[in-house]
This record gives sequence, C-alpha cells and structure tokens, in this order.
Amino acid sequence: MTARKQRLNPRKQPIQNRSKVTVDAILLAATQVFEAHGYAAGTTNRIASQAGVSIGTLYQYFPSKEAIAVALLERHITDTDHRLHEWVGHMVVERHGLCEALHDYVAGMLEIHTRQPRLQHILLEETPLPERVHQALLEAEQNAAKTVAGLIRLYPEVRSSCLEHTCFVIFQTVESLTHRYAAHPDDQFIPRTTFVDEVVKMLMAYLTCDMPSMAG
Amino acid sequence: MTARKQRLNPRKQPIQNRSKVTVDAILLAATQVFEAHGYAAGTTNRIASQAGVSIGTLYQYFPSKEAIAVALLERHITDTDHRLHEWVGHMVVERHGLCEALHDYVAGMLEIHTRQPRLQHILLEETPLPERVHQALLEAEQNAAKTVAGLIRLYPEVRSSCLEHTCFVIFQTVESLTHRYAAHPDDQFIPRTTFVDEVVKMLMAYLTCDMPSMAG
DNA sequence: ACATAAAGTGAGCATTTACTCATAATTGGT
DNA sequence: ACCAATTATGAGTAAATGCTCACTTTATGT
Repeated sequence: MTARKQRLNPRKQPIQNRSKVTVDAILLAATQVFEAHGYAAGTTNRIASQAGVSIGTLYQYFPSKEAIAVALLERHITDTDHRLHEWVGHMVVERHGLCEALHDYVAGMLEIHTRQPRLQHILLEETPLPERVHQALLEAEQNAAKTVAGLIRLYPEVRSSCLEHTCFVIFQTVESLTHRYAAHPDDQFIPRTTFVDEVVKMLMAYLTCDMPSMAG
Repeated sequence: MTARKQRLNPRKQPIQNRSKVTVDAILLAATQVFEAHGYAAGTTNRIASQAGVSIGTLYQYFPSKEAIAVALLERHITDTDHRLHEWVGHMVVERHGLCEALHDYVAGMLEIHTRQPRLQHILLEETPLPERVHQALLEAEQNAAKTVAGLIRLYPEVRSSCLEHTCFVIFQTVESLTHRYAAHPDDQFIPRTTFVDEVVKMLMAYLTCDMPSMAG
C-alpha cells in the first residue's frame, strides 16, 4: 500500500554463489505467493518467509516489492520471445504448410499462457507497473506481431488486401483468445484440442478466403 | 487491506429520495475514483470524499468496499445484457444480412467495452471478487453466447459442422478482441473502423467458408 | 408543535504493510 | 589463524486503510 519507492537500485548485487541461490529462491517464492494470494495480498514478508530468508535479505537484492514483480515479468517476456523465435525457426526448417504452421502457433501460445496462467494474470493485470515496463511490453508485442507477419508472408496462398492489418488482427486474436482460454479454466466447455482446431480453422478461413469488401 | 468483512448487508436501505441520491452519488464517485486510482488505491475515504458525503454515510449503504465494486459490476452486467437483446431484436425486425448483423454485433460490443474501459478492467481484473460474482459473470456470459447462437442459426449461409463450438469461438473472439482493443488504447495502430471491418471479415470467413478438417 | 424514524457525520481504532537498520554470521584469500 | 568483504537477520517504524460508533441533523406524519 505504501508508496515510498525511494530506492531504485538494490543494495547488493549477488556475487557469491550463495546469494545467487538466495535470489532465485526469492523469485520462486514470489511466484508461489503471488499465485496463492494475488499481488496486493502477496506481501513481501510472506515472500521472504516462503523463500526461507529474512525480510531483510529480500530487501538487499530487491529495492521494492514492485522490483520483484518487474523481475518476474521480464523473465516471462524473455521466455515468450524465445519460444516464438524457436517456432519460426522450426517452421522455416521443416517447411510445414500454412495450416500446420498456424496450428503450431496457436498451440504454442496456448501452452505458454497455460504454464502459469494465474501468475501472468496477476503480473499483467493486477500489478501496478511503472510506465517503462508497459512500454517494454508493448514493444515486445509489436516485435512478436512482426515476427508472425514475417512468417505468414512466406505462404503464397495468403490473400490479403493489407497484410499489416491482417497480421495485426491475427496476432491479437491468437493472443487474446489463448490468454482468455487459459485464464478462465471454468469457461472451457469445449476441450483444448477442439478449441485449437476451431481457432486455426478461423484463421485459415480469414487468411485464404477472398471476402468481398464490406458494405456500409 | 484489512480483511474484516464481518457485515454482509448494508445497515440501511435508501427509503427517502434524499438517500437514493446519496447512493447514486457514491456509485458515481466510485467509478471516478476507481478509474483514477485503481481498485487498491481507490480508498473508501476517497470515494466518500468525492461523493461529497462522509465516510460514515458510505458505510450506511454499503457494508464493505467490496460491496461497492459488486454493485458497479452488476450494473455493467445488466447493461451489457440489455444491449445484446436490443441488438438481437433489431436484427430480427430489420432482417439484415449476416454481414451487417455481425458488423453491428462487433461494433456494439466494442462500444460497450469502450464506454468505461478502465473501470471495467479494474472491476474485472484488479478486484478480488467473491465466488458468487464470478459465477454470475460466467452465467451471464453463457447466456450471451446462447443468444448470439440463436441469431446466427437463422442465417442459412452459415456452414458449420458443430454450431455450438463455432458460436463459442465466435463469442469468445468478439469478447476478447473488443475487450483488448478497448483496454489498451496505445496498441491501436489500426483505426477503429478498420479493426471492426477486419474482425467482421474474419468472422464471415469462418462462418461461411467450408474449410477441410484439420490435419493431425 | 411534537415525536419518531431516517439520514448523515467524522474523529479515531485496530490492523496491516512496505521497508530500515543495527547487528550477527559466513565466506574467501593470505 | 586472521581479517575484510559479503551475506543474512528480524524486531521495529511510520504510514496508510477499512471500518465503527456515539452523536447530530433533517424529514415525515399527526
């Protein structure tokens, strides 16, 4: 609750191996505590306790509660980016058809969002983040959209009057649908594989069917 | 912060007109304060102050901070439901084509989500809500999906091997895409009308193009 | 005019939280 | 064995928050 984020840098950098282990334990504990209690109720004291270190130790390596959340989020951004590039590399090497490529894409994104759905939700939606983190997220997202566009461009069967618009919609669709599906495990009255198949069907139709332009 | 939600019912029901005005003022102030500060930092004292009533008055009509959020959310659910039925009625009377119908649907949903995007985001994502509210939301959502399915069924050009699955995907797509578009005003590097048109195009393609079944 | 119910007040309490700091323990190099 | 740097400790602090309650003011019916 308090808003005294005076310190911006940690007091110590982990130098010895001992302290690196401590930092990892804190981050692991933070994921567990945030997942169990949410951001607001996930207190730093609880995180320290769960990590098996004292509250003082926690504040040696993280200048604020917010810094912990930012660290977790940065890790997630890196993971996602890595995964996406892995997927593109795979597609280019294997020369899969558009349909399989989309299937891999959707399934992969769904898996990423399913890994720690609650944590991601908490970090992305519940946590009040500084502006620079929001911008980093936006940037990462735009890069991802471009990466997707770069791959889709390779398929000649794609018919689109404006590939940029189309790819924006594709990316947003996959992102928001998989996020939503993973975040609300209760809503899922259609099974996962069916869901992926249907989404792929929709994307295929959108990409390959020539629709007449809209009427006013 | 405190977790002493002992009282479940308000101490008073608004009887005279005077108190009804007060309750409205509190709810209005709550939307403003939540939009400006988020849920956690949107303190009850601030809400009361913004409403021009004392903190004591607030607690006469709302037993807890949570109750205020629930009241706002219930209002939103009602609004959305009303809007959806209005749309269906309009479509049935006017006998619009599928394309126009979808266009109206997407545009309408986008407008609903644009009305108070930040407030909705706060209520739905930041606010820790009791289980019964989550269930009410789920129920409302499923009803909405059924309503949409009921309308789509009327159009003979719709080709679908399983209308239930298709409508689930349609509904989730429109819901999550419009929500996302409205919630992140920065991401919008394609204009609103283009966005609506593209989404409609995608839905049309999905609904009317016959796609071969997926390969393993 | 009067009585009773309804509506409104706001200082303050109990609790919680993020964070500090003086001190102690551990480590590694010599 | 010794010392300085690194790492760890946890009781304590100041600030903030949700909420209560004893009390005052206003409206209504007769």
